[in-house]
Amino acid sequence: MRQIVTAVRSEFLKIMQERGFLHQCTDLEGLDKLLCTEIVTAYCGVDPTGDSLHVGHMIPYLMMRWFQKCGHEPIVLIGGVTGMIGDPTGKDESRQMLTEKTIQHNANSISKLFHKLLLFKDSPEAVGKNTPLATTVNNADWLRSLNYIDFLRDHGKHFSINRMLAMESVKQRLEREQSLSFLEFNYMILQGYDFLELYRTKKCRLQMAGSDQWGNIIQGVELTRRIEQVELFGLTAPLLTLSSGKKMGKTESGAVWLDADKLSPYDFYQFWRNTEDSDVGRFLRIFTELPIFEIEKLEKLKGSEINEAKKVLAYEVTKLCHGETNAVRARLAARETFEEGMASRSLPTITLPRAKLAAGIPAFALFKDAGLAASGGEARRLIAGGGARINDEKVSDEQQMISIAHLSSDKTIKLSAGKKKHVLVTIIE
RNA sequence: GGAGGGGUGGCCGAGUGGUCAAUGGCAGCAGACUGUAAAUCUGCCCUCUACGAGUUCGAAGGUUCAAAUCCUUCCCCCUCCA
Repeated sequence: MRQIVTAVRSEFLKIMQERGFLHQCTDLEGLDKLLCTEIVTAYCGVDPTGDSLHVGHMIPYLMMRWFQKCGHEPIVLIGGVTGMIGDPTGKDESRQMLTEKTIQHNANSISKLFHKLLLFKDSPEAVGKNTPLATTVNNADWLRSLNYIDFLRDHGKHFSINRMLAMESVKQRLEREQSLSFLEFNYMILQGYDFLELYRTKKCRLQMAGSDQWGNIIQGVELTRRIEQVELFGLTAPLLTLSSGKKMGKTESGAVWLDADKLSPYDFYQFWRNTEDSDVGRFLRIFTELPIFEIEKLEKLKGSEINEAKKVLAYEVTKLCHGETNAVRARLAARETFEEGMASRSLPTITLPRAKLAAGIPAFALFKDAGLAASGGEARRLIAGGGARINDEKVSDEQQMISIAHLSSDKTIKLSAGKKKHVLVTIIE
């Protein structure tokens, strides 16, 4: 582990440094020199284990975004094979096996998100640009065809079991007496091989990832040094935690997804809007591209003024992930709801057939249907606890029938669970 | 293959025949206080046609008036031995 204190000269590393992206680097000076002298190719991998990414995944790709802006070439690696195996890092249980079909589906779905962050060869905006463009590769393309015996003979001798056993991810599993299969143990070997392969075929010299990937990155760096006598570089971003020590990226109801289908832009905006005071500056630096001097200005705000900084943060990140239109809409919905106390039309909305509402529906059932409670029981508890409101009136009886009479002048009913979660109910004929 | 230990609600972790829908902690939700913050305090935290009912303690059977707790078989994990 190397403390990062050196003054860097390359534009990219300067940005990384002042924005707080740097955690560890295999050789910061060496990398700095390389970045100053040539266009560098770097890769960052994801395993397609889910069909969407959450904010935690974003950080290395935000690094890649700056990397590209600085004139270097990013490669996104989809772990078609490694995703089937499962990275044991930070987990106690081995991953359930995913089918190839699921993996493929996830890979497609995820790569859409990358197009928002990076400029790819196949994106329409790339036409006429002469910056290096991003490409996507899938490690299934080379790992699949690997011959076991050949691989063992040519590469096996370069992997030290002693070292691998000492790696944090492995050590933890063993210490906690959780099983670690040979299959999972191979994860780092394959990831190491990926790096070698990308060096050979694309002259990729750098791998960026979250700090939990450090051990896996080292495998590739060392493998390539032994086989090709070339120095590759690894750069990791800090694992983001909240100042309170919690892992970031969770909302009340789960992960903060980047996909609008999984988490609406409004909820996404709200997630950032509710950032803890002590995290705002850090997050502005990492998740927005505002100039540093502007961020420094926002960081000086005190007390309730910090809310202004949070609004900027929420707006900027939402814009990056969901586009300007959605960001503006989310900001408006939030302002109308919280600052003007009205039922903003931009709130998440559910529709109900007129007939169903005309017949009347018990309050608790309506809250459940609106998605403000996971079960009828939860809705009842919400009401019993005094946290449920209809058109800003507290609901006191869970059985209270809600009907057409509750429609406000603009033909909606506003349901609230707590102070922050609101849903509009509208009628379809 | 042999010996021993273990699988409990999202996680950690008590419980070893009834008083167990199962102590406690964390996470989560709501209320109060605030600034849509944090900290703190309070309540909630399996499901449901809900003062009642149903289904839970790896799986399936069995003993018993009664089992998460006892027995049998099976599955999985850990440690040591071969």
